[in-house]
Formats: sequence, C-alpha cells, structure tokens
Amino acid sequence: MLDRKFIIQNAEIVRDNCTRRGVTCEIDRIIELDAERLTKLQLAEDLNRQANETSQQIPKSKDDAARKALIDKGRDLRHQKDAAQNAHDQLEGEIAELISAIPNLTHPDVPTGGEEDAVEISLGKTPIPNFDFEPRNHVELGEQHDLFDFEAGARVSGAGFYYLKNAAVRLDLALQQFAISFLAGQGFTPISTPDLALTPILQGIGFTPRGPETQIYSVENTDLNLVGTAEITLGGMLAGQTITDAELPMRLCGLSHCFRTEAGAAGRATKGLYRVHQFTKVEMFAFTKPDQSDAEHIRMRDLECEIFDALEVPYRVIDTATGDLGGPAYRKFDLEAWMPGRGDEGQWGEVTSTSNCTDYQARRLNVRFKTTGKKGTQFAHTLNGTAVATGRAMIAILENHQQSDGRIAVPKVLQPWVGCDMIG
RNA sequence: GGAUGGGUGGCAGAGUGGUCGAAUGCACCAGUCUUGAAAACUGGCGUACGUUUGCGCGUACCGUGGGUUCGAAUCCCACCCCAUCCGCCA
Repeated sequence: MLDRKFIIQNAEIVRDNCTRRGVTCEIDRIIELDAERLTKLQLAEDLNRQANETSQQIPKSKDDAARKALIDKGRDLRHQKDAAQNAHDQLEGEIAELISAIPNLTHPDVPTGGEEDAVEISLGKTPIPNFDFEPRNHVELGEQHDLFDFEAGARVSGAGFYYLKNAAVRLDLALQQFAISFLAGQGFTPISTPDLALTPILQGIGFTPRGPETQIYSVENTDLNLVGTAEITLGGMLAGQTITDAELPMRLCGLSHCFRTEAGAAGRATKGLYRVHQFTKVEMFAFTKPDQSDAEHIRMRDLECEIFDALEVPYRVIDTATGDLGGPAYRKFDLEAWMPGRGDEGQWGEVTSTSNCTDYQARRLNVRFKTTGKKGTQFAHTLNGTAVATGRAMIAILENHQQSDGRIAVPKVLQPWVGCDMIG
C-alpha cells in the first residue's frame, strides 16, 4: 500500500497514476474520511489524557466523597474516550480498505497502455531455431520420450496436474540445481521455503486469498494457504522486523512449489505444462534501500537473461505496460521464451517476471530498516524475479532443442545434472 | 497431542494494581581525563501516531487479541510462540 500521508498530500499524482493504470480509486473519499479520523483521534487522545490525570489524583485524594467523585469522573471520561476511539477505529478501517485498493506508483519509463503496449527491450543471444522439419510441441515430444503423464495427473489430482517421468524429472531437478548454483555465485542466499503461509503474509505481499476470483488455494479450517510463489514466503521472512542498513541489500533465492487455482483462466487453458495448478520455481527476492532498488531491478532482469542465455533458449525482454502491472509493482520486466510448438507457428510465452515493488509490500508487511546514526526507521524496498519456473523452462528447452528425429539436445549447463547430452 | 516453565527496551534482567516507557548491568553515542588507547567519571541512548516555526508537549505500545478497574507490565479469558520432559513420527 501507499503511505496515507503521501496520498493525501499528493492527491493529483496518485489520481493520475491510477488513471494511467486504468484503476478507479476514491482519493477524495479518503481525504474526507481521514480529516474526520484525525478529529476523532485528537478527541480520543485528549479525553484519555484527562482520564489519566483524573486517575492520578485518586490515590492522593483524602476523603471518600472526593474520591468517589473522581472515580465517577474518570469512568465518564473513559466512556467518552471509548466512543471517540471506536469512531476513529471504524474510520481507520474504512480508509485502510480504500487505500489498499490503490496501486503502487509507476516508474516514469513504463509504457502506458495494455498488454499490446508492452515495449520489447532486447532479444536473447540464442536465435529462433530454423527447423527444416515440422517441429513438435512439448506434449508430443513428451509422448515420444515418455516424459509426462497428464492422464494420471488428472485421475489422481484433477485437470491441470501432471506427473513428470524419466528425463523430465532429471531436467526438472537440473534446472533447479543450475539456477540455485548460479544465483549462489551471484550473492543470493539459497533458501528452501515453506509451501504454506498464513493469510496476513499473503495479503502483505498483495494476494487476496479466499476471495471469489482468488488464485490461491486455502486449507479449510486453518489460516494457511498454499503459496503461489516463494515471493510470499521470502518477503514474509522479514515481516514485522526492523533490520539495519548494513544488512541491505539482502538477496535471497528461494525454492518452492507454486500452487495456482487459475480461476477465470478456463478459456485460456492450454494443453501440456504451460498453465498448470502446481509447478516448481526458483525465485529471486531482494530487500534493498530505496536508492538501490532501480539498479537491483535491472540486475535481476539481466540475471534472468544470463540464465536463459545459458539454457540456450531464444527469448525477448518486455517492459510491461501500466495496465498490465500488478498492484504492488512499480515496474515489471518479463522474459518471453520462443515456444515453437505453441499455437500454429510458435509463440512467445512468459517464462520469467521481475518486479520492483518499492516500499509497497514493505509498508503492508512492516519491513523496516534503521540507518546507523540516524533517528527513526524507513521502509525497505522489495523486488522479486523468477530465476526458473521449471515447467515453462522445460517447454522452451524441449521445443527449441528438438532434432529432426525427435531427440532433444540437453543444454550444456544442464548436462552434469541430467546425466546425458541428448534425450532419446 | 499431554505436562511444566517462560515471553519486558539492541542484549541480559528487575518489576504482582497507582507517580512505570519501565530499575540495574552490558552494548552503543557524545564529553571529561589521557601523548594516544584502555580504565574511570559525566551525560545521552526505543518505535509509531498526533501537535508545534522550533525547544517541546500529548497519546499508544512490556508476545497477540479480548475482559475487569477511575487506573493493568502486574488480575481474568482465549490464542500464538519459545524451552524442557512425555507420547507419536518422516
């Protein structure tokens, strides 16, 4: 969320930002309610001060009559205070709800518009393959090499679940190993994270569990939810904590399963691994000081490029347009890999996404840092980025590396873990 | 899951109804002393919100949420977490 004071003092900026993102917000209502809230706050504090003063006189009073009068006065003041406080709390709740609907500010370079307005920034080192045969999609390749079992997945867990088999398992593990080894060498602390998290943590990151259109699976009769990404558990690690500036930037890479209901995606359902209810992902996450986050964001994007260059997958880098940014994101880059088997003649498909969330998540999660020698604290900035989502990375590798006979070349960096240079 | 003991400022640790935002020690910062350092001494040292041009003042916060009371770190209830023991278990 944004800072309440900032919203009130910069109403025009916030309003314009919402317009640019195609989001409606009620800034005037917030300003109105907050003015009311302030008068209630001041009233409650003043009544409480009077009540405190009255209470302090009671032990000093000599006779019972004076004492009783003071007790009555104190009781009356507390009741008045409670009323003012309740009014304040209710307003605060209303305001918080309105504020949480306001998205983050937007980086000035972000293109305005929707999905089709994203700007292509660059291409990866690997060229789009020129097949002299009809390329197969990953589902067909999987059948040929006995890599997946979607039927058993559906039988056991329902549509959208799958089994990996044989080389696909090795490939899946190899991608995890490669990503974590690579990032550990880049200053990221490897973390294996919980796959369930408490509702307030999800909300702090910006997810809305248990809503009608939620992407999140929740566990009945508990406050737990299956995580949609390790971003949730990595960001949550410091929830409510105040750290020192010397600890920033703090770079983490988390390994987790990711669970998504894909509610509302029925029409977009595709065959195979592209859109599934469970997958495995290595996620980068960073807490930084405010003046570090832009550079850190570029770095995350470039690390994603290095990873997919190493995987020998053709891709393009996209600067996502305003309408396509999530609420917490200040700016978002996506890597879209070329998937020759997607659509009729191949399509770009999203394989990574990195967002700079500035202090939007940190404010809601209450992640702060203290600068040595300075009074007070500041909210940290948070950033996240996909290193490898193994399912989608596998699609890109299988489809781009297929040979005319259907065999699949294993990228060099994965060969030590896959145990061969060719599948099939 | 059961039993017991705990959760207080950066850390350790007092505090069982009123003047306690909280003793004391350590750590930290500034100063005195010293050629310098150490020691010693003196002073300072939480966060958030509100208010003020400013010094400052006010309110809240002693695991979390409720309750009792004029008044709660202190009493009551629920929950969470930690430690130890028992049970169970990959």
